[in-house]
Amino acid sequence: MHAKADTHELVILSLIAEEPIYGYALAKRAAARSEGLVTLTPAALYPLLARLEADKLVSTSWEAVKADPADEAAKGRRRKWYRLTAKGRKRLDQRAKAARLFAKTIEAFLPAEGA
Amino acid sequence: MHAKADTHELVILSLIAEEPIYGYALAKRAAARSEGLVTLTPAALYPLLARLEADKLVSTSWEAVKADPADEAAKGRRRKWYRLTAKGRKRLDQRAKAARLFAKTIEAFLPAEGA
DNA sequence: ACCGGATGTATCGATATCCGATATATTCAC
DNA sequence: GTGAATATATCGGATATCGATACATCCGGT
Repeated sequence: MHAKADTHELVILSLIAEEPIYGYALAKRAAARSEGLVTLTPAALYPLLARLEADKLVSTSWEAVKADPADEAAKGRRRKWYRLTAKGRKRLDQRAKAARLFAKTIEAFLPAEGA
Repeated sequence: MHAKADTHELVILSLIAEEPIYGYALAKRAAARSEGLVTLTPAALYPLLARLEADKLVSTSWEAVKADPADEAAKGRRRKWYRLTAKGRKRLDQRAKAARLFAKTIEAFLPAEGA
């Protein structure tokens, strides 16, 4: 279909656009924002983030949660932070536009509200 | 994802709900109604229709386009007509509700219109 | 009479997406 | 100290969808 929803990519790019964020927090925020409707499981989330990074739509950096932040080789829990690139911004604008058009298109097929 | 778009099923059920229709006409109407955005290729359309029929969401009957309508074994071009069943009606109502919720959910992630 | 385009249904193989399950390790709360 | 939450990540499988193809018929123009 032309009118693809591509929800996950849109949601992820949107949240990263608001502020830098790491994967786990992103999944939680997506669920909260959508009242549980958007569920980003690890299997959906991490491959998608990897693809976004490979496509240079986001840039990343590691942060140590507890250990010496200067020592990237340190043990301890780490977070991978994601930021939107200029290219990612363009993609987000595209996806947002497509999503709005998609919603409008679907409406054309739905019976009148409450009918 | 929970919030699946399931566009094709929604579109197909909606059009069949309006009036009985056959596959080819359905694809054309979907394209026209959506200004070309919803493209039901044969590979997407016929397997989906077969599934809807197997699930008893639609009922079907063959019609001869030109030859003796009483002779189903006749040669000549044939059309397979689809009608919505009561079960299909319920599914459509579900899908319509889900689609509206989906659109609303997506909006929660989009930046303000025109921003 | 012929030919090309539209009508009409259908399948096959390839690809992309997504989820359930699983894996590993750390940190926090009780 | 023990279980829940935090945090990243992969594997295998199921499903959806498309591009291409196939086959046959009907219609319009020349």
